[in-house]
Amino acid sequence: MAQKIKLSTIADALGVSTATVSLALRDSPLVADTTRQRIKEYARTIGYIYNRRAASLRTSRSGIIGVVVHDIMNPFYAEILRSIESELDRSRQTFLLSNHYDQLEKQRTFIDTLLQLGADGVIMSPAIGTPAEDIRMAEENGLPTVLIARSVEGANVPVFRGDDAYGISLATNHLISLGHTRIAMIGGTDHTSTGRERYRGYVAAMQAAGLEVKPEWRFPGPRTKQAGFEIAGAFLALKDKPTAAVCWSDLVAIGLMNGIARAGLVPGRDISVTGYDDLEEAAIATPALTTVWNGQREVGRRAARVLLDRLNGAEVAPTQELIKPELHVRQSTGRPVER
Amino acid sequence: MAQKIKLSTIADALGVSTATVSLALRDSPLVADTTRQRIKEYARTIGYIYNRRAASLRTSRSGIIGVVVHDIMNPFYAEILRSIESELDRSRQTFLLSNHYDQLEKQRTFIDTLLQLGADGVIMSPAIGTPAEDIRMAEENGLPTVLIARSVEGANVPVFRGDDAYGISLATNHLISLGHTRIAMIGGTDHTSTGRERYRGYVAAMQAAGLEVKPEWRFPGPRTKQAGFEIAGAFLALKDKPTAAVCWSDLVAIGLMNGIARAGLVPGRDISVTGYDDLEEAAIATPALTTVWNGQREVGRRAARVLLDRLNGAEVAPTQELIKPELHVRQSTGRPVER
DNA sequence: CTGAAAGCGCTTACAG
DNA sequence: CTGAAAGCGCTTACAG
Repeated sequence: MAQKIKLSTIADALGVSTATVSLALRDSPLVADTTRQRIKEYARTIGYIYNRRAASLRTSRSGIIGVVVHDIMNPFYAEILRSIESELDRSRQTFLLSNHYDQLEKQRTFIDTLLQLGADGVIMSPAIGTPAEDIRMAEENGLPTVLIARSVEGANVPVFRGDDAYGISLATNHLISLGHTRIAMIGGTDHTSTGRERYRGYVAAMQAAGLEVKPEWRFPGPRTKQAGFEIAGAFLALKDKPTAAVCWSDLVAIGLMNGIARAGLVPGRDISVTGYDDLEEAAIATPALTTVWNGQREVGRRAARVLLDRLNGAEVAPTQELIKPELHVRQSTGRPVER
Repeated sequence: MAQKIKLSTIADALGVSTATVSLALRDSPLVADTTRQRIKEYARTIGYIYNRRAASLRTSRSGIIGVVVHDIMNPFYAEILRSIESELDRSRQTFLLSNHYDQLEKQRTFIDTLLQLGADGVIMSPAIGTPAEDIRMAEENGLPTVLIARSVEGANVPVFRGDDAYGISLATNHLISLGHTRIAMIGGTDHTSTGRERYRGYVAAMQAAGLEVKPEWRFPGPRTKQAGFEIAGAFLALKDKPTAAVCWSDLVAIGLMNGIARAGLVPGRDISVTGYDDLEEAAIATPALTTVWNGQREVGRRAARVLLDRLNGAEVAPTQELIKPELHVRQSTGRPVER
C-alpha cells in the first residue's frame, strides 16, 4: 500500500489549502467551479479515500444508524429491515445491524458500541425486559431512539407497531364466523407487549362471542417454525380437541400445519389454522395460510422516516403509532369438521 | 445532555494525566493497581463513554468488520452470518452487515463505506460479476478480504465454500440409485461459480450413470421459494415428465414441493425432490426434505477465524477451501412411481 | 509508575 | 473565492 493519501496530499499537489479541498469535495458553492473540478478530478485519479472517522470526530455526526432486533434471521424482522434499509439508503446513512436474541446484555453492548462510534440514532425492537431507563440513557447520551414492533412502558420515544389486540381479533372472529367454537391460541410469550396484547385480543373476541376460553387451549411459548411443528403433538392430543388454532405468527402456524400434516390430518380441512404477519411465505404455504397482515413494510418505513426527521432537527412527538392490521383469508381456514 | 465527558475530564478530576487514564482504562500493567481502580471506578460513576472514532483515528484500527452477502433474509446466508457473528463476538469486533442483491454498485458503495470507516476487514459473498480488480483494490487500501460461498476468478484471497460439484452428485446419485432415470435440475444461475459447479456436477453424475440429460429438463433461474413454487407448473407440464427433481437449494425445493402439492400430487411419492443446503427448515418441511448439507456453520466460522488471524498479523495462504458436503436422506425421495 | 506533547485527518470559524 | 490555524478526543513514543 502506497503512502496514505489525505486532503493535504491533494492540497499540496494542487497548490491550494486543505480547507479548499475539503469544501470542493463536498460541492460547496464557496469554491470556484474550475477549482472544484480540478480538485475532484485529481482526487479521483489518485484514488483518495475520505476518512470518515476524522470527519466524524470533528463534526460529531457519523452517518451511522443502528438497528437492533430480536433476530434478523426471522422473516418478520427481515421484512421490516428491508424497508428500513431502502429508506436509509436514500439518505446515504450506513446502517449497523445487530441481533439481541432477547438478551439484555447483548442489547446493551450494542447500544454501547453505537455510542462509542457516535452513531446518529438507533431503531430498536427492544429485548424482553428492557427498562425505560436504558432508552433514557441512550437518548441522554445523544442517541435518538425509535422503537418498533414492541413498546417499552415509560419510554418517552416514538413507537411503531401493529395493533395486536385488534389484529388477533380479526383472526379469531373469522374462525368464529366459520362456526368454530373450540379455538386454541398457540405460541407467543407474555413477556412482550406483543404477546400480551395478542392473547388479550383473543380472549376478548372469544368472550364477546360468548365462547369458553379453556386454559389448556393456550400453548404459550412457540415463536418459531420448529416450535410450532413440535407443539402439534400436544395440541392434537387434547381431549375435546379444538377445531381451530389461532397462531401467534405465520412461522408458528406453518410449523403447526406441517406437524398436523405429519400426523396424517389435513390442515385447512381437519383443523383450521390462522397465522399472523402475512410473511411472503404465507401465500405459498400448503395450504395457503389465512393470516393477519401486520404492516412490516409500513413499520420499517415510518420508523426510519421519523428517525431521519429527528436527525434533521424536526421535533417529533414520542407517540405510539398503531398500524391497522388486515385479515387475509386463504385456504388454511374453513368450516369445522366434526368427527 | 450534560457537558461531554472525555479522558481529560477524568484526568483533571483525579489529578492525573490523560495518558494515565487512557492506559488505566485499557488495563495496562504500566499503571499502578490502586490508580487504575480509582480511575475505572470514577469513569463508571460519571458515565464516561469511550470515543472510538478518536481512538481509531489515532491507532488506525476500528474494530469494525464488514460482511456483505447477496441477501441476509435468505436463510442460507443467515445461517452463515450466525456463525460469523458468534465468532466475531468473541473477539469483540463489531460487524457491519449489508446486502448487495447482486448489484455491483451496491457492493462497491459498501466497500467504500468500509474504507472510509477504516474497517479492519471484510467477509464477502461476492455479487455476480465482481471483477478480481475490485477485491485487489480493497486489499491494496488496507482492507483484508475473505470470500465465502462464491469464488472470484483471479482474486488472490482465501475462499471458503462447499464442494458444489461433489455435493450435487451426492443428490443425483441418490436418485439414480433409487431407480430414477429422468431427473430434472431446477433453479440456480450460470452467473455464479456455485450455479455452474452444481449444474456441472449434475450433468457429470447423469452421464456417469449412462443417463440422458435433456436440455428441457433444466430450469435455470429460480433461487427462491416463491420461484420454486411458480416453476412447478412448467415442470409438471413436461412430456416424458421426469420422476425426480434435483433442486438448486432447499428454498427452491420447498417451493417446488408446495407447487407439486398444490397441483394435487404428493411430493416424495409421485415426484422425488432433493434440496441443497440443509437449512433448519428442511427437516420440518412436508415431506421432510432429502438434501445436501452444505456446511454453512463451518464456512462462516472458518472465514471469520481466518480473517481474525490475518488481523493479528498471521500470514494466510489465499487458497480455496472446499467444505465437504454430506447427503441427508429424508422423506422427499423414494422409488419412482410410473403411472 | 506517571506526565507533557505531538499527531491521527478532517472541518470550521475567521480573516483577507 | 481562498488560506492559516485551531481543535475534535484519543494513543504513543519519550522523558523522567
